[in-house]
Amino acid sequence: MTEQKVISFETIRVACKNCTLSTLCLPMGLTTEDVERLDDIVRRSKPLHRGDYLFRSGETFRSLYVVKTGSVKTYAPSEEGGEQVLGFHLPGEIIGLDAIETEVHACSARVLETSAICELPFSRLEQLTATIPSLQHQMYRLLSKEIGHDTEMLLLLGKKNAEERLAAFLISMSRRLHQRGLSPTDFHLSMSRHEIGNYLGLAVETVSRLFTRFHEEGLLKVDRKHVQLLDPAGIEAILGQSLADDHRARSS
Amino acid sequence: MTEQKVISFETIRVACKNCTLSTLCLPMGLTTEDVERLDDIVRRSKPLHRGDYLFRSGETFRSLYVVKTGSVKTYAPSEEGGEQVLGFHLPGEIIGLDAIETEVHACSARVLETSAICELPFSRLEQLTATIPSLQHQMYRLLSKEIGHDTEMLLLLGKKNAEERLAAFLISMSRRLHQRGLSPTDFHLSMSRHEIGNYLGLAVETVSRLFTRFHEEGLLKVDRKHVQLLDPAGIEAILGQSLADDHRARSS
DNA sequence: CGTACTATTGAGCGCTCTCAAAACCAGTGG
DNA sequence: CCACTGGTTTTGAGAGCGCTCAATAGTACG
Repeated sequence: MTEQKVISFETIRVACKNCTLSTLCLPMGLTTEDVERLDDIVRRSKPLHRGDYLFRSGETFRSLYVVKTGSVKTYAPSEEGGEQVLGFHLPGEIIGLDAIETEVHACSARVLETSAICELPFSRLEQLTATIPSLQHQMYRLLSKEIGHDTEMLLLLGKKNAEERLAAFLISMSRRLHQRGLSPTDFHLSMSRHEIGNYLGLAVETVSRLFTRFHEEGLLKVDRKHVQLLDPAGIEAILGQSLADDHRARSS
Repeated sequence: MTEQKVISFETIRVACKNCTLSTLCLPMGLTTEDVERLDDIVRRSKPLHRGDYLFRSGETFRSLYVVKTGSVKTYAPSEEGGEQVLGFHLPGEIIGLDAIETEVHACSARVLETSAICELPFSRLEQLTATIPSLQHQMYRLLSKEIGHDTEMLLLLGKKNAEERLAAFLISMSRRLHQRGLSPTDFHLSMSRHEIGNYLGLAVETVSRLFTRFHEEGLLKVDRKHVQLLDPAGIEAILGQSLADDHRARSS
């Protein structure tokens, strides 16, 4: 409170040696001291590999997780091995927010490819946010953002047809990868067709057929898990058909 | 911080003259002083009537709203008058959490019947949570709970058929009303069939047909908007069906 | 090179939507 | 009292999207 030495965006990037913390502290005025305190509670583990769990359904909630590199899927397992994929999480995105309330993980999280993950013990994070108002604000924003994202998915599953769903999925991946400095038109899907279908509420076969159709229509090139968007505008146009433009969540 | 005079549940109920604040302070240890401070920022307006707006899509976000009595629907309007109903909000439930991040309301909220609503200016609430750790924790829980609820809806829209969706809707209404001390088996639906269908991703006709079928099967009695659940267990059983023998998409 | 897995492609069917019309309700005015 | 209006709800018949079942093709890895 005494020396409110606000540091710049670039300083933060440097202070947060990896991209982990940028999720939390990007748009704020944090003192260097604050950033250090935040950095202190972050646990960095060695890289995880495909199939490794961050946590499983039923386990006690202790930490939030931030994807540094790689990708993670969260899913709600049901008896008999059936499951509902809830989300795919890319670098910079945070996992576990839904378990704060009950203090028990309702879903499981496993990495889709070799990934670096940071762990944020929640109780310590909570202590920290109580003493750093701008960090508290950022936590509220993160939680709120998750709600906004879920809302979009509700709209997608409730109102859109198969074609629109896959288009939305591709555009979402494109934007999120672009945000992290990766190519928005040329990327690798770390999840299987099966998982995509499960996520979008579609059968595997439908997903496959749609990829083929998009390919035939010249919207994209697809080879196994490698995707190139040839006509991003055309894909976005598919979204606009049912619901015209949505001028929403536009966070740096 | 000096005198941490923890007050009891009952004291809170009294201190919060209405049910508004119970949402925020129920499960915590707040001092009487804290509760007063929280109470001070709550704005109580005169009752609103069917069709009145709490806020509209596009407006600047300033406050959260808590339903005291009555009911509210939130929806994402699209051009052409089409809309996607995002939720129905009953007494004790909080509205507006999705707008914290962008500071702009992406959805609109209007009351379904004569309702008493409390307004919580968010900036003042935020100041308060910064000085009351247990209140901060409760805010995190509320936000997290909303995410958990959305997750359930994703599962519903992604994997369940029409029958299961309406069953889930009825059970949800029943539970939430019961939580507030109302009858879990005999209640009034303040929303139209059209709004229910919109919410569940179904056509009006499908909703109507399902009500008729449930009625014929002796699961409930329905007269216009008045519903009596005759066999709540039977309705819940409908939910479990898909999970038990789920022949559909499985990813691994 | 064989096994297991994932992805693609095809054919038929079922759930739910769409279109259409009738029934019902509340309010209004002749 | 009754017709008229506008709204919601119910009921019916047909069509289409996406699922299911089934078979083939492609890929990873021993």
